[in-house]
Amino acid sequence: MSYKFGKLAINKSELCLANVLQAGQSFRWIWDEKLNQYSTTMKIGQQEKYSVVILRQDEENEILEFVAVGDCGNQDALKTHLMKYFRLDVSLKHLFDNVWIPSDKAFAKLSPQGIRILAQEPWETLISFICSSNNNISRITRMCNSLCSNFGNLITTIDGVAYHSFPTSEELTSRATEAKLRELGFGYRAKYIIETARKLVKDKAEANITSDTTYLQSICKDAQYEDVREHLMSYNGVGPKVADCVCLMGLHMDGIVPVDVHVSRIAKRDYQISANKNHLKELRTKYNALPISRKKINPELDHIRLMLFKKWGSYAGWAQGVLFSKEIGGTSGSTTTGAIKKRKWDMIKETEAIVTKQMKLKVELSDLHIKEAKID
DNA sequence: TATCGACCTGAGACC
DNA sequence: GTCAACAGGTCGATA
Repeated sequence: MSYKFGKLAINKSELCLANVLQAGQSFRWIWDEKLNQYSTTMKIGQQEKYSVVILRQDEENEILEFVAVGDCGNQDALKTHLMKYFRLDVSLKHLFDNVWIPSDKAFAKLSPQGIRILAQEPWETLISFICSSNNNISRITRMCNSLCSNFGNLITTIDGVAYHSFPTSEELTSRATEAKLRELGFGYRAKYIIETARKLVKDKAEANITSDTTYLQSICKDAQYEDVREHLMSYNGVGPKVADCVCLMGLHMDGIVPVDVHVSRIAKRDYQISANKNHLKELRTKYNALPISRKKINPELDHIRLMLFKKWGSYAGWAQGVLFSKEIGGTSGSTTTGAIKKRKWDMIKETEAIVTKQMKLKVELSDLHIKEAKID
């Protein structure tokens, strides 16, 4: 099927699809090897309904091509949406030249490789990163796709691949159970997902808000970062790392550095950051009034987050993204040029095939039950 | 309040 | 075919 793509001029050093869509920020973009294009479902602008969005990058002419399938209307609306999604208001070149290189020698050896932080939907970000604990990218991707195909709504089918919405908190609480999620391979995260969805439904009702997006955005209103993180950590399965990922990628808090084992290693090895007794004492005092933070936050890692913010400034989260890609390059399949190895379309098709088979089995089983009931 | 083991699963390294 | 001082954490029991 051929579509009429819109076009957006963008230098590859400012945006590299391979480096941002499959490098562990977002887990629902599918890469089609043959057509060299990416697709996913997303809500465009303020719309509540999902559309299938297809992207491809004409690297020679430095053009991003985009189309929303089934959405006959507004290419301009999609263009505006994508500019926000990719945060194209932020210039990586400017950050390198004027912010990071002057304050950090490590950046002088690097160049922008189109690695930027996405502005993702906060609910999807929350659930995706709950899935990320103790896990690897390919399995998180499979889990997110499994959530959509099992509990989301069918949007459309293109070339034999079914595209679904990401299930809302209500859809998850009404359609999924911990047992079902465990059956689908979520392991111990099954409980976290169900409990988080239930709490969000309750929180929204109390705030008289219907949309997951609107609710999670509302907790930032007139709130300090520490309070937003405290709120996010009130959900089961959400610790400081996951909360910080939601702040950075779902709630546009560009200065937040999620500290995991890799960032912690970078901080100690390359910046000799380590907390002394006074630092730790100060942080414990700081979180005295926040019961969840007091319980869940590791002061040593929090010290690293603060020191990196001090070093890199208000876009510290973006700087972390750049160094992180470089750090894990060798272990997560990136190439020497910094491009993250793309995952195969085949894998998604395989997931689809499994889901279709499961659905077929369910239909057969229910037919069998009907027959048995008739015999009875 | 600090520490530490348990938790699901499977890609990928190794033989 | 097997296996793990895995892998982008979090929770809860214990001392």
